[in-house]
Amino acid sequence: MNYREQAAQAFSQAAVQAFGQEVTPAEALALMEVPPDPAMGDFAVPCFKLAKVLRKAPPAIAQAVAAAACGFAGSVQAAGPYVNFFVDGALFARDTLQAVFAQGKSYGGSQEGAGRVICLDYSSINIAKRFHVGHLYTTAIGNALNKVFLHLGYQTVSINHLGDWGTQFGKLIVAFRRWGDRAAIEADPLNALTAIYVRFHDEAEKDPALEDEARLWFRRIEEGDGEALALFAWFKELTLREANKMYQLLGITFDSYAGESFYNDKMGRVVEELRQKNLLKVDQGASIVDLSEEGMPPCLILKSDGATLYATRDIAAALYRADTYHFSQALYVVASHQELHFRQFFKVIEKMGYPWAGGLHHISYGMVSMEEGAMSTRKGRITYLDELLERSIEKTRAIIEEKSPDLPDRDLVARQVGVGAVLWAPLYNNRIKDIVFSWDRMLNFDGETAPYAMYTHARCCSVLRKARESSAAEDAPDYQCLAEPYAQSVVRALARFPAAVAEVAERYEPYLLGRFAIELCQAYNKFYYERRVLGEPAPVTAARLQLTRAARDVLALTLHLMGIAAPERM
RNA sequence: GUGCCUGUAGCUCAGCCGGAUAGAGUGUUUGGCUACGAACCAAAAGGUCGGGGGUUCGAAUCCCUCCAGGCACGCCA
Repeated sequence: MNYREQAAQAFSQAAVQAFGQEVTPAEALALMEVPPDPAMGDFAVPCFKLAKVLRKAPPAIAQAVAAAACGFAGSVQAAGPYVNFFVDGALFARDTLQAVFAQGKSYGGSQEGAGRVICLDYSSINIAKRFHVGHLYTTAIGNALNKVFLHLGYQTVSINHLGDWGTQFGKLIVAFRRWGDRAAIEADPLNALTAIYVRFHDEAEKDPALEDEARLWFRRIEEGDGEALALFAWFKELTLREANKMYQLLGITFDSYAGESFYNDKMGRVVEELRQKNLLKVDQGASIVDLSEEGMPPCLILKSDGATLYATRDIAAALYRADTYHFSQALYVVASHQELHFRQFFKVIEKMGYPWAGGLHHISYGMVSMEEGAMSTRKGRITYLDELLERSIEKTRAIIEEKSPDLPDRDLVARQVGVGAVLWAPLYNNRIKDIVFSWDRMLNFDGETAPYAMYTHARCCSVLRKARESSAAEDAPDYQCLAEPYAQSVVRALARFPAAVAEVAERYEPYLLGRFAIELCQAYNKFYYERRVLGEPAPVTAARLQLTRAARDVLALTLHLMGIAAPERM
């Protein structure tokens, strides 16, 4: 039984004793909250709602319950209409540290996901397009969720659903055949391809025949024409080569790169099944699934010329993933502007009668824009991820030169900190907020940032290193010295970690990890300034070393779940 | 026009399944490195929680309405 449950139990018993009336432990637990200030207690039960049941004023109830409470490992006090529970600090510290050490890398984990599979569709880059900051959001969020679900015992399938199908590839082939320079493209693939693609659009405005030519070349890809396929495969290879540089730097891998083209031969089944289930209806020449009863516009399945559409492909992909992976949940980490599309095709799958439709979730995040307006390749209003990472790493390197000139592995650490700083942005705020990109905010390394969290981790490592050098031991700790407020706030943070991880999974909100990391760091840094670890009487040093080690371990684990490295020095 | 989302300190945001004085960071002003890492810590200043109604013992939080911004709304993905 944890302290919270113990408090509820004590409350329940005291209420029965004082009023002879039943307040079950479950009811007490439901009322229980954490006071705004730790000085008020670790847990509290406000007695307002009990006033009607017990027919007494809330402060009187609180008074009577506090007086009768027993069996709680700490003290119980009434404060106005609240019953406040103060956990015994030494016991709390001991239990929390023991749990952290005993569970190690699986602290805060569980087996709730045992035997269950979650598919995560994220990053999902487009062929022949350069990776920009918008992709950073889907990539970082998806990666963090993936790690959290693994931590909770799920089997996960991370899928990079490549945007590798559509008429734009016909355009690209036309552009390449007219203006392409193979050597220039090999040298700088994505910029060169983007340049000729943009040129295609400019020229097509003057010469609409180019569009027809593009459609023709796209049909050739579909028909398996040798030249068309070879070019298409080359574009794809170049894109993946560039993307992999990025993924390698970010430390991200995928289980599958099955993208849009993978489902080319799996579309017929969707149409056939929809027809068979009587869901398909012809409207204005196109085939649709009517969703007016659900208050949504219709979902378009076939164009009037019989070609499939975006939704058709996503339905095919969902059916394939259900058959192949037998997922309990499938998550799509995609920006919020596609919300309607997801609601529509999820609903279609539900109407098809698949029970797993309830496990489909759109994990939407806010639109990323520039200060001057929406991102636009053609207007040059865009920030590319490689450039962002490069500048972040450069800045880190400069700081290292200044502050830690003797640091070994400077290049590696500069990369870890620089990349961590960039990954932080999508993992520190609520997903749904729109984002206006700012270099200053992105490259801020002070305050609530990844470098701050990494710095705190390195500081803990440093203390532990010095302890080893001076042979300070962690044995025979005096946990009583961790009962003071500075140590207790670190302990409280450590104890909260499992709940934080669980909430990330429940709400699909990785930013809670970032918030947790900062909470722990702030608590530890204050502790560090107010209390000495080394050079104290052995039992005191032992206890504070344990606290330091636990903070270091949980911080490293938190950063790991966020996909951020935790160097020992920086 | 319809639907969804957002609006909290100068700026960026927590808090939103109702509870104790609305919190951080950043920026500004100021203090702290001859003891374990100053990418740190501390102090000050900064708020009609977009406006207005309602529900409640109690509302930033729930409901209604208005305003502002973002996004989406049939043959692109």
